Formats: sequence, C-alpha cells, structure tokens
Amino acid sequence: MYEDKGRTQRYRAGRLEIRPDEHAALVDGRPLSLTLRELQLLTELASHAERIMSREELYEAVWGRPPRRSDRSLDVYVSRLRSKLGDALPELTLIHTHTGIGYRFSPDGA
Amino acid sequence: MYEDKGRTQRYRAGRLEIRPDEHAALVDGRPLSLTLRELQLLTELASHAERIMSREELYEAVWGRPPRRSDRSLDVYVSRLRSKLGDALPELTLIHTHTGIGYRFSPDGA
DNA sequence: CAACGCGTTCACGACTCGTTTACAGCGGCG
DNA sequence: CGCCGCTGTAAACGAGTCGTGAACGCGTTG
Repeated sequence: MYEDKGRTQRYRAGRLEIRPDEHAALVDGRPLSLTLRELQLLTELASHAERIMSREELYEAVWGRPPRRSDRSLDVYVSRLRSKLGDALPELTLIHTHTGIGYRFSPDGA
Repeated sequence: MYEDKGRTQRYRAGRLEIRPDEHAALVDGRPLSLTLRELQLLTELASHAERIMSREELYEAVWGRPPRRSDRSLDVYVSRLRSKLGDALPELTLIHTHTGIGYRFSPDGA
C-alpha cells in the first residue's frame, strides 16, 4: 500500500535528500533539525512533487484526520519548514502557495 | 544483527578510538573508564554514525530487549557517556538528541 | 560484615514540540 | 476607498520529553 512507500522511499530536490525511514532530511549529507511533524509534512509534499495539494489533502495525510475549521497548524508548519529550508538552501524556493487551494512542492525550486 | 561487526570493527571520532573487541575506548591512547553498558551504548551509536537511531532501536541493540514504558535507563546512560566523553574531549559534541525520536552520533562533533 | 562498583529507578527542573492565538500584509470586490 | 477572506509568522501556552544528581538494590570483593 501507499504507506510503505512513504516510509521507505527517498526523495531528492537539489542538495536536499529526504529519508523518512531514518527520520531525517539531509542537505549535503548533513541532517536538518526538523521536528517529526515538519518532516512528515515535507515528506508528504515531496512525495507529490509538482502537484498542487489541497490543504485538506495535506492535513489529512500528515495529521491523519481532517482539519478543524480555523485550524492554522498547517500554515504554521509550512512557514517553519520554509524557514529551515531557506536557511539550508537559500537558492531554492521549494514550497509554493496556491491561494485558496493549497501548496505545491517543486524539487527544482521553480 | 550487527554482533560480529560490533565485536571486531573499530571506530574513530577525532582523538577517540573505540575498540569493542578489547572492551575499551581510548582517547590519545589512554583508556576511558567506561562501564560495560556505557561502552556497548557508545559502540552502538558509533557504528551508525550520522544516523538518527530511535530510542527503541538503541535500547533493543544494547539491552537485547524492547524498553519498558517509562524506562529512563537509556537517558541516564547517554548522560553518563556525555559526561565522560566531555571530560576527555571537551571540544566535541558527539551525541546529539533528536527529541521525540532518539540520538545521533556525529564523529566530527557537529 | 562493610565497602564498592554497576545498573536501575526516582525526582524535579529545564527544554522542546505541537497547537493556538494575535496581528500584519495582500489581493479582490463593491 | 473600506471591507473581507486568506496567508505569513511571531509569540504564548500546555503537555510531554529529556538531563541529571541522588537514592536504591544487589552481587562482588576485601
């Protein structure tokens, strides 16, 4: 099933490598210090590269339940992810907002 | 699982050398006085350098059984190891905590 | 028996994480 | 222009995790 893929598959985006099975995301081989949720969210985004994922879809995938109305956790986590990714990979803009819909992960930063 | 390797392989981290086969860990050739558990834990960590090892994984490898709920032995041993390593190698931070996940050994202290 | 070494458990303060809240900025629309 | 819904992000908060000195249990040694 899809779950296993999520746990064993690895993902790349430039110098970034995501290893969900090792609870790690590496840039040039050095681990970023991401929290569990941050890594889950990044993994979910990266596993659907170039696809616009709706907020509901993303939330459901990471939190395992539909978001409550006016829950802003997703935004906060996207923000924190962007901040950490931006520190490590200033040249790439990996996460793109699609207002009114959701977010999209672009491995080449475009 | 890694038993044979764990017994014969040696590991280095700066001035630290770990010799599981001799039940010894040396800094500049001088042995640290580690207890058995401390050395086992250090060896287990060092044999998976740069990898985040989950608490369960570590515990299972060193104690040979899964940890009981609220068993804090691992934390205490990590603390004692850090203390002894810190005395001998003040310039390195070898063991890193990944909260909610486990620990990571970094030979270059980063 | 007393002293010791080692592994484990306990206690409590400090820190981290996930969540919520608050507020600022932006874009569309009347 | 003012209003409104959506997003970005800093800060606050409570729950849970971790760090660590101390106490404890127990086998070993003198």
